[in-house]
Amino acid sequence: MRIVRLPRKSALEQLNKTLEAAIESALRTAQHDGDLPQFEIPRIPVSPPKRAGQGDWAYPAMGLARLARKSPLDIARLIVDRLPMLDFAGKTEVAPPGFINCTIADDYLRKQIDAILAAGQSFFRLDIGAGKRAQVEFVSANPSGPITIGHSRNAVVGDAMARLLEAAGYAVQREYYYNNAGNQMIILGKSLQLRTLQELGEDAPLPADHYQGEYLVDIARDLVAERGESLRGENWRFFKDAAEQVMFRWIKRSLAAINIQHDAFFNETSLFESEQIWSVLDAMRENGHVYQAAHWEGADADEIADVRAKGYEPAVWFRSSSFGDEKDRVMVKSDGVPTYTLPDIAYHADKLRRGFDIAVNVLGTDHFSQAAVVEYGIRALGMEPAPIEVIFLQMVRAVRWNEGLGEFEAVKQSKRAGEFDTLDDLVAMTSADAVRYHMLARSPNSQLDFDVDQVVKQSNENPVYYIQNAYVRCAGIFREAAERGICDTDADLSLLGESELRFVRKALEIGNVIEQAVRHYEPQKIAFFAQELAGVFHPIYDEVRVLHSEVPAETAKARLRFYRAAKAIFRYLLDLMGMSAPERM
RNA sequence: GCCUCUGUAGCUCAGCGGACAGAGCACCGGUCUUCUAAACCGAUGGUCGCAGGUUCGAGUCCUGCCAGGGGCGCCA
Repeated sequence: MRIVRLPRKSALEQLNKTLEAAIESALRTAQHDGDLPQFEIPRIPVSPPKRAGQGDWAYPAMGLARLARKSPLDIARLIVDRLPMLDFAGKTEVAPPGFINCTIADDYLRKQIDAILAAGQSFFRLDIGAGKRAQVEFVSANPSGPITIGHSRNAVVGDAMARLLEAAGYAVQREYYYNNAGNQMIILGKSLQLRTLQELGEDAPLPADHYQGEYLVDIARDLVAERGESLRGENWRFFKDAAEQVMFRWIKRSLAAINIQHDAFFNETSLFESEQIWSVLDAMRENGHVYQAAHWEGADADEIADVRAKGYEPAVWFRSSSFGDEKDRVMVKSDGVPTYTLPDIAYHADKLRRGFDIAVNVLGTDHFSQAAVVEYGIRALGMEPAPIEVIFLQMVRAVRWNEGLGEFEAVKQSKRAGEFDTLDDLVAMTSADAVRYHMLARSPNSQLDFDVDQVVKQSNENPVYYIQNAYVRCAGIFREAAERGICDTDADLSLLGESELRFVRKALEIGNVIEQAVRHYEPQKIAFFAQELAGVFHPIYDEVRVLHSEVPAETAKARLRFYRAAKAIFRYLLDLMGMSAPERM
C-alpha cells in the first residue's frame, strides 16, 4: 500500500487532483488484477456533492459502466477497495446509483486552522499565475465628464478581476486607455470657454450640441476665481486642457473613493505621435489586408448607389471580411483622418508586444462588433490575439422601487438640468462598500438594476452587511476576550466541534472559487461565495460561544483560535472584493 | 437586417453533464439575565419559458420556436 503525500499547498483543488489520481491508480490496479477489462480510463472529475451527508467529494462511477461492462455500484466498490491511503481523506463510502463519496479527515481540517493563521493572507494564494504577467484594462472613459454609473460597474468588475488575478499569482497591471484628442474634447473645451465667459458676465449662449453639465460651471467659477479677467484672452485649447486636468483629478478621486487605482494611463494620442498607427497600417498592407477604394469590395448595388450619392472619395479599407467579418471596415477616411478602428488595433498590438500572458479588457456591449474587428486586425498583423480576453458588461441602472407603480424605476438624480448619474452620486446615496459589492455580485452578462434602497439596508437581506457583520462579530469576540484576559496560546483544536469544522471545510473552497473566477473571467463568483460563507458562519457564532460561563477554559481557547482564523478569512475575502473590514458597526 | 444577453419559488438571484433543484427577501410560527438579535431556528412555496435532440444521466450541451432587455448597422 502506497502513501500519497499531501501537496504543500492545500487548496481543495489540489486535493481533488490527488484524489482523482488515486482513483485512477485504483482503477489500473483493478485492471491489472483482472477484475476490470482493459480500457482507456476517461477523466471523470471529482466534485463537491450538492447535499449534506454525501461527503466532500463525489466520484460518479456511472461514467465507467459501459466501458467496464459492470454495474456502477460494483465498479465503485472495486475502486474503494483499492484506494491508496490519503492522509487528508476520512470516510469513503459507496452510494447508489454508483457514487463514491469521500470526506475530508477532521484532523486535516484542524491543521488548516493553524496553517491559515501561520500563512496569513498568502494562505489562499494560488500559483497558477506564478511568474506570469496580466493586464486589466478598465474604465477607460474619456476625460470629458465624471464617472457615470455605467463606468462604475466597469470599474468594480475590472478591479475585482485584477485582485483575483493577483490572488491567483499573476503580476497585474491596471491600465486606463483614453483619448483626449477627439472632437468631443474640442467641444468640451469650447463649452468650458463659454461657461467661463458667462461667469465673466458675457452673454455667451451654449449651443445644444455642447456639454450642458453643471459641473463645467463649477470649473469655470474656480478658473475665474484664480485667473479673473485674463481668461478672456485664452482660446479653446487652453480651456480644453484645463477641463481635462480637472476631469482627470475628479475621475481619479471618484475611483479612489471605491478603492480603485490604475497603474498606467495610456493616451490614444501617443499612437499618433509615435506614428505607430501608420506602421501598423503598413504592416497590414504588406500582409495584403488593406486596399483603397470608394466602397468596400463586397458592396451590393444599394451600397454603391449610396456611396455615389454621398460623393465619397476613395478611403483605406481593412479587408476584415476575409477573417469572418460581415463587411470590410474603413481605417482611414477619404479626408486622411483614421477612424477609431486603426488606433484601436494599434493599441492592442502594442499591448500584446508588451508581453502580457493575459490582457483582460472590460467593455460595454456596445463595443461588441468593434472588439471583433480589433481581433481581426491583430490576426491581419500576423499576431496571436489569444492573450486578449474581453469581459462584456450588460447595462446597469440605478433604480428605486415605486410603490404606486408597483415596479422599479430608474433613479434620475439630476438635481440640476444636464447632470447625469455619477459614481459620486451613487456612493453618496449608498456607500462605497455597497457599490463594490452589488456591482460585482452579478454575472457581467446580466443586466443589473442597482436598487439604491436595498443596498443600504442593514440586515441579512443585504449581503454587504451580512458579510461584514461576520467580521465584526469576530472582532467583537477578541475585544471582549482581551478585556477578560483570555488568549488562545496552546489551544487544543481537538476540542472543536462539527460546526467549526464545517466552516473550515467551506472556507477551503476559496482557492477553487478564485481559480474558477480567473479561468472563466467570472469575478462575481467571489461575491456569491463570501455570502455563502457568511451564511455558514452566523449560525455557528450563535451556537458556539467562547466567553460564556458554561464553556470550559480549554474549549474557549480552542474556539478563540477558530474565530481568529475565521476573522482572517473574512478579512481576506473583503480585501479581495475591495471592501472595508470594519471592527465594529 | 445583423449581433448579443436574459427567462429557475410571489420578488431578487445562485446552481463546474451527475444523487430528492438552492439561498436571501416576502408571508407564517418561534428565539435576547450567555462574545451587539444588523443575528439564529422552523414551516410554506417549483410542469427550471416551450418543443425536439445528444447522453447511462440535461436546469446545465445542441437545434428550432416564444417572450423580454441591450447593442450594432449609415466612412461617427
